[in-house]
Amino acid sequence: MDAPQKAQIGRPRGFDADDALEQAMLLFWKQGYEGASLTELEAAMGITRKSMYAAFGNKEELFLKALQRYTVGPAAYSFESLRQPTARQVATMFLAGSVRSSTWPGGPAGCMGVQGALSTGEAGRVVRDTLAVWRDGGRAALLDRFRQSVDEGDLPPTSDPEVLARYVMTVANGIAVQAAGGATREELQQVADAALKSWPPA
Amino acid sequence: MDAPQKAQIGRPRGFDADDALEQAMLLFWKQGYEGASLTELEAAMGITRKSMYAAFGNKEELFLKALQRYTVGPAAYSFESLRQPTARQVATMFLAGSVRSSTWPGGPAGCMGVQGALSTGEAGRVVRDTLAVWRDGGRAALLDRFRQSVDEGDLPPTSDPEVLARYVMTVANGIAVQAAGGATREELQQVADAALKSWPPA
DNA sequence: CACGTTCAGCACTGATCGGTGCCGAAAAAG
DNA sequence: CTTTTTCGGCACCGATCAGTGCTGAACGTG
Repeated sequence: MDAPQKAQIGRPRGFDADDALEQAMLLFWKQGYEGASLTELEAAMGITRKSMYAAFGNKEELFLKALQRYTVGPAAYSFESLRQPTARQVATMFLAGSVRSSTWPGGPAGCMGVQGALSTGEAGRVVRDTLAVWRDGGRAALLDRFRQSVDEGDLPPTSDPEVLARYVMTVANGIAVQAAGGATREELQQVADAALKSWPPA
Repeated sequence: MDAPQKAQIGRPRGFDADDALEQAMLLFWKQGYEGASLTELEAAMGITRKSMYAAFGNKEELFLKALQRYTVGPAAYSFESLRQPTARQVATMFLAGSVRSSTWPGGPAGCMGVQGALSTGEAGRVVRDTLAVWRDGGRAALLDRFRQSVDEGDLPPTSDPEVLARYVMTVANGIAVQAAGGATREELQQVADAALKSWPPA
């Protein structure tokens, strides 16, 4: 996308765009889209407002780029979990990753995809809808994976991949809310374990 | 508290305070604390800004009063569920109530206690913290009830009421997030059913 | 009647919102 | 060199934010 293919005429950028985006992500994660002001963002990113606009567009685009970074960073556990050999292991790793990411020491509690913009006024409609699509994409990925497990036999043919996928996603969303409210990693891992007690046997 | 005990000198209030508070609750529920502006609130409540301040204080107090109304209204299922005779029935009714309230036709999707202010800037700190306490109060109430069930024998002595209470609350929170993203009542009731599949036998 | 309160409405405050314009300087490419 | 781009900084934009002051009338009580 933004590969350094251009000839780069002119003064080069004086800050690390990835670093700045990381800081923006952390602030959006902690305070939400509406709760993070441009003034706070430029302080966190360590650059001026002009540089921010030149590099990332406007606040909405900045959030969406921060979300991309969140997806391949703190939320990367979701993709890794899909590569597990059985549905049970997928679900186990997905929830464990959700717990770990939501309670990362020193990082914001919870999930950016949940609390970034769960409900907003009209000004945040695009971001809110984008996050809803983002979350549903995770559910759809689990669904595909669980369908594969039914085909391969590590989920019984009587099981319903639709329900299982939404169930796992619902527990993960709940874990994010709990973490945002101060629940600890140990407490939430116990919840994740409890949630998998009824997983269909192979 | 606000019983009509005062002699009521002067012109009587020209609007129904309960009605107005109901409309404020619905807007906060739909758009969150930061996302609902005073201009939108006065339009929804059908009163002027002056009357709103005279009757409810400021925006923060208005939200907290709307939360009280939410608690005894759309969230009343939580108290009703606690009166069920067994822990299993408590959990079943709690989750079913969460599903119904989060997907009420014509009402805002989700749970005001979750999306009202899950993460905010500094301006919403009080409201955000209050909601976290509110949610944890629900968990604590479930915990007390499940401890009672262990004593009474409808939960096995080996079960952990702490984990069970947080598990039920986590699933309810996840249901709220799912509903906010557009999940239907039927889909979420299936999730609630799945969540209870592993409930400890009496 | 007078008194006290609320009415509707509108202008208004200071602050902050997201977003721009302009500046001269600095640093790269050609 | 010139050209091009970004730099830091700061004033500034119109709009909106939460919250207030003021007005004159309406409507109750004693």
